[in-house]
Amino acid sequence: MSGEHRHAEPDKLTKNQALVFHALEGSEKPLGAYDLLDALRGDGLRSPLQIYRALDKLIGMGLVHRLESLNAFVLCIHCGEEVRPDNAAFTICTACGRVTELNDSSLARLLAQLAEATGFALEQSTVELRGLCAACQAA
Amino acid sequence: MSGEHRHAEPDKLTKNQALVFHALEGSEKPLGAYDLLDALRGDGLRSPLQIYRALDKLIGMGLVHRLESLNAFVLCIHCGEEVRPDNAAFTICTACGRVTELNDSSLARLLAQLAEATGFALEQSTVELRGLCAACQAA
DNA sequence: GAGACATAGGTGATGTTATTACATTCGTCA
DNA sequence: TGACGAATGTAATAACATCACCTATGTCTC
Repeated sequence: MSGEHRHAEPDKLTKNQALVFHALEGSEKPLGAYDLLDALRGDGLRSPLQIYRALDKLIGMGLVHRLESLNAFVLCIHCGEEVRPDNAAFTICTACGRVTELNDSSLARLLAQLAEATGFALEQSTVELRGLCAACQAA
Repeated sequence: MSGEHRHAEPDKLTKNQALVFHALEGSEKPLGAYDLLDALRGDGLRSPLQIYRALDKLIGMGLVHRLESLNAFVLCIHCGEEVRPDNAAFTICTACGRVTELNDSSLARLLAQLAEATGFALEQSTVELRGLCAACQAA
């Protein structure tokens, strides 16, 4: 798989990118593109495309992850760091909706190995685990 | 994570389920719900809901998998077997669109372990690997 | 067979997510 | 200043998915 994301600080974001970034930052749960749009109408954003463009850039910088199974987006937990790993996996609680990012190097290795075994050139992986978080099992 | 899918033979499918099943069977690549609808209009299917309902059942039986990152569907490679594993992972070639199902028990174990380590009760996992298949790397 | 129940199907409308096309503005650098 | 690439603004539309409501079919029991 490819390397890590380097040196794309939250500083030098454009206006729209910063708006989307901070909206995600303020949310416990993943947000959909249209959730973000609704949240940012007061800041002058009017069209889905504005959101999607900002998200694309943020994802490209490794600051945001897309959750394929939710069609939603979360901040990378490493977004304040210089170098961000690109091997994220996620747990998604089907009860409370909270998402946790895991970065496990043995998982990354195993996926790389599985791909290699079939001659597949791995570029990107999506790992999303559904179930109940500890808190929701207790409840 | 949960067990396997048992004894849901392609025999006892309803008419719509069988139509969708055979349409997927005849396709090299994953098909979207609306692809299926277009393919099956000649057989009397007219609405997306008919497709989605059939897909839901087929997925429930373990005969079909949904690819979250493509919003598309493929047959399970074990669909002719008595017992189907529920630990599928997929490679998705970004060049030719072909999808390959992998069933690796060490991956399943590792995911279970990762989940357990954080107290997460794993119910279902989505693993989708993007890159180039062997054929497309050669080309 | 009649009644009750569960599962499946048919249809139209609607909701949600994502992209296309095209024009404009901004930032940087020669 | 002028040129270029990146970012933005806007409307329209495409692609994916579900809701609400009603009808049909199969099965089990009496």
